[in-house]
Amino acid sequence: MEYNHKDIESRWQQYWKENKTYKTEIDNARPKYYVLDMFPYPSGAGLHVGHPLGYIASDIFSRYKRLQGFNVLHPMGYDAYGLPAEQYAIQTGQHPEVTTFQNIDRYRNQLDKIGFCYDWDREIKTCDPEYYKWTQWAFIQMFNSYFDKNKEKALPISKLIENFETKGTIDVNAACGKEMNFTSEEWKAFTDKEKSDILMNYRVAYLGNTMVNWCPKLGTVLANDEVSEGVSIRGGYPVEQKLMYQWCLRVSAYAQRLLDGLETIDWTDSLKETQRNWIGRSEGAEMLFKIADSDVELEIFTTRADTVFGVTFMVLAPESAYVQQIVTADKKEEVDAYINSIKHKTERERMIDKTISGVFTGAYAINPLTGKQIPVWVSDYVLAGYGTGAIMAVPAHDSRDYAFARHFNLPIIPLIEGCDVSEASFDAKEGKMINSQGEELNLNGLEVKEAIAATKKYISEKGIGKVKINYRLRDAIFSRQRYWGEPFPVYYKDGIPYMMDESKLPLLLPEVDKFLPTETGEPPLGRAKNWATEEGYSIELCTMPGFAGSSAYYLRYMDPRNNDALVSKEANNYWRNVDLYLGGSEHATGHLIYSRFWNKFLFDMGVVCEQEPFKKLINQGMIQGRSNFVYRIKDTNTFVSYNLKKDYDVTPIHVDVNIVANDILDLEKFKAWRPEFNNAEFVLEDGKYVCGWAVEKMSKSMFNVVNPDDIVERYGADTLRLYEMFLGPLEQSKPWDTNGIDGVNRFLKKLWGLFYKGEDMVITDIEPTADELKSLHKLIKKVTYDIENFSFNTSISAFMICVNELTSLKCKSKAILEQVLVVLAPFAPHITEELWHVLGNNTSICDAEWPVHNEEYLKEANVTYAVSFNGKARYNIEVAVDTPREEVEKLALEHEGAAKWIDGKSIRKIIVVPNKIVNIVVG
RNA sequence: GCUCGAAUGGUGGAAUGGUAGACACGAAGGACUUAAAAUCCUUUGGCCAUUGCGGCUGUGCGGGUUCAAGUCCCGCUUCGAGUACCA
Repeated sequence: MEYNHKDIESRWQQYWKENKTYKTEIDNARPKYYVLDMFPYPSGAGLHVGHPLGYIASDIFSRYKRLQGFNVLHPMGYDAYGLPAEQYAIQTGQHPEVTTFQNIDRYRNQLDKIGFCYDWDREIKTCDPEYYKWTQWAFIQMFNSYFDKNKEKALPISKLIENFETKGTIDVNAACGKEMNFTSEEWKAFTDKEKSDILMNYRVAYLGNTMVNWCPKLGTVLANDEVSEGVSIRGGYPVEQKLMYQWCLRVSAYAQRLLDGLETIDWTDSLKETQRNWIGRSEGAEMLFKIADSDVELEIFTTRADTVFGVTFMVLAPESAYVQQIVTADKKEEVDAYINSIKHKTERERMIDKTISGVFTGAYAINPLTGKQIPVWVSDYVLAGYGTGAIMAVPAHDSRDYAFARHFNLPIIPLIEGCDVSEASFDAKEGKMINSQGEELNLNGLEVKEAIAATKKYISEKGIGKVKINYRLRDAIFSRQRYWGEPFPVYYKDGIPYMMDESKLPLLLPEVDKFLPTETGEPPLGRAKNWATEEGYSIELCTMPGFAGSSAYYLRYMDPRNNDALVSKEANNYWRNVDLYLGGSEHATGHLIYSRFWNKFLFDMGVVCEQEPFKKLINQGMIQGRSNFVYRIKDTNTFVSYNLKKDYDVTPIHVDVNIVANDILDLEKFKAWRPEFNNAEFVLEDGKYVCGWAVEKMSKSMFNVVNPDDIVERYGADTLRLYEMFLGPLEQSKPWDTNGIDGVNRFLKKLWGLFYKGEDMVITDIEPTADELKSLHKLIKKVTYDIENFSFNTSISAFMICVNELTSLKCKSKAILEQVLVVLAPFAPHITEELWHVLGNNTSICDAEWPVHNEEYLKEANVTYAVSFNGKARYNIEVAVDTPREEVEKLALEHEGAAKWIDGKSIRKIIVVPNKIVNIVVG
């Protein structure tokens, strides 16, 4: 019987479905293991061959863990809200839900063909009201919470109100927008609106007037991680800064916990490093500089407190509130003009334009250590959003200050012994201090680190500053002026926002006639008629951003149909958190920060039992496209083969990779491909047309998209799965190249050939031989080790070696082959299931037991030592496995070649590495 | 600029400090076929020798540690990824 993948694969896929082979339930008798893929956004283009890479890896791991006796949770769902569906809806009028569900069906269809072991009964879609009910619910919890800095956790806002009512702001140490001070009497006297505004300053989910990334083309704001180099990641449209009243999440309150948590999880160092950079903890000091002839004090942040003696000017961000407080009358016009010129620039323009600009405010600050007066400037190189929006400039030791000082001819005072600041600043934090003696504080002669500590101590004692830790991590902006997202469960009455009653959730997304903003500039939800609103109330018209639905989805899989809770205590206590999470590294600063924040918040609420959502995380590499080219001779319709093109003046043209095999063009298919090529002529080499190739992004426009469906159709899912893993290390990016897929397909045919000769099944109950056992146990050992280390490419090599060995041993032993099947089952589930049943088993191979290798079978009767002289390998000797060291040494020296290498020289040392090498050091 | 990662045949890639190039693709030659496909066998880093066993060289570059370095250390070069007026 021939290996027929079509028959086998459809039959077993049906069997698994009918028998609910992959259904998972809580089972306290077995240990749990949770394997999760980052769920996909169902795009209109469908899956290409790069998408399943991570899914195949996680599927292999899930099946492996199951064979080892774990109760494996391995679910899948869809991140269904998103901009592309809405953009498409605007263009076509097609409701985003319709296209989203079509795309989901297509994805599901494609996924099903690959034979994944997902428990589809747990499927979730973020746009499903049953799901987003809990996204809205979590938002309400955040609104009703504040972050207590003493306890380092979120607490109910009612505790804070209680404090205000009894003691005012005394004893309040909470994460907030700005520090506040009032008594309990004052609190009680505030109006409802004032109280609401004050509480907003503390809530974990709050309305805030913040500078946002506004994308006019998309008509919405974007989070920092949705913007790159001044343009939107989706669409690439320019983004500008705008002050808007928006819902925000106080992620920054969790900065330290997000940082500390990294120590407890098993992620790659590079990913942890990316998160550390994004959180951007920096230890420094906040210091006060008095303005001469004024009550104003400038508060600045610096990590180089040691350089105060080198401050020659101060700089304010154009947006800083200090500017208007200190600007002198004669300079006001000039300063306002400068600020206006900055305002009209988009962030992108500001980034491209690296010219130095700024203007003097007319005001002078007093250096608290030297008492000297220094000018205060305004410049756009100081950012309003970081620190206090004001800096002390030390041109000798900061390259930006240096450039500014040079441009405006401001003095530069070097502070470190021996440094040369004639050409550039000396930014390194090393060396001995000079020029740093004040009336009370003398830093001269101290190392930089000592000087920083000494200055911090001094300024704290004198009350002119304090030690401060700053984080780069910003609060997340949570409002989007879009249609296709979760509606906020928020209504307004007399300008005060209120949360809807939890019992009324979910607040359903309403129908609208168009998906565009209203004529008055309101978000699309402004078009909704008769929306779930009560008399006299207005409802929030923004929707939540993409990361809202993906922040806690992994929890919902634990208990996806629960109508009373996001996840039951029982389910959460059993499944706890994700043991293995697989996905792309592009989510390092977005989803993976928000999700950790969200989870920590729920932990504070007592909803979940683990601090970190994802214990181990692996980033699978991206699969790039491999494009093929043909070369047209200019102004003709003649195409010249790759190696002959140097003799002609040619234009390279992308050609569909699906009509090219091993870089050889199928001429007939090429002529049929496009009408303009049907009378094409060719200059061939060796009768073939060889195409050129290049690695590019996989995209339709490059004609290099390979659809997994085509591979499954031609070679089968098992071949696809093996080949994707065989391409190279999982975490490495690599181009897809269908050349080479025959190799793994051939391997499956060889495996099949061990079971069938012609029409007959040839396996018997014969006792296995020592060689067969050795081959099997070598395989078990290697594959077990490889799976644990996610080194799937080398385990496939091991399978190939094993099957070749068993073929040449003419192995017919059922005992051997049955175990080979079990070990291969995670990689190639269909063919192994088929052959497993052929051997007479009548339960699924998924419920078999993972074998453990036995070292006894791996022991060699003889062992080969490589004998080398001074590290140069010379010859091999073969000895019995348990030969003592002395005997090995003796045999190595007695070998006929030894005399030649020793020849007069004395032996200085003999090194014997067990089973490997004898190195004889002579001379 | 900063952070992280990488560099090994024609190609993808293997190698707990211990005979570099596993495994696969491609290529060349051969067997079976009228032929093709499929399958099987042999060769395949480079150079030299191939009527001889074989010899030399070789993991981006320059040093070092070691009996022994693709692997460890120091200094570069190139490429990739992330991030950036973050004080």
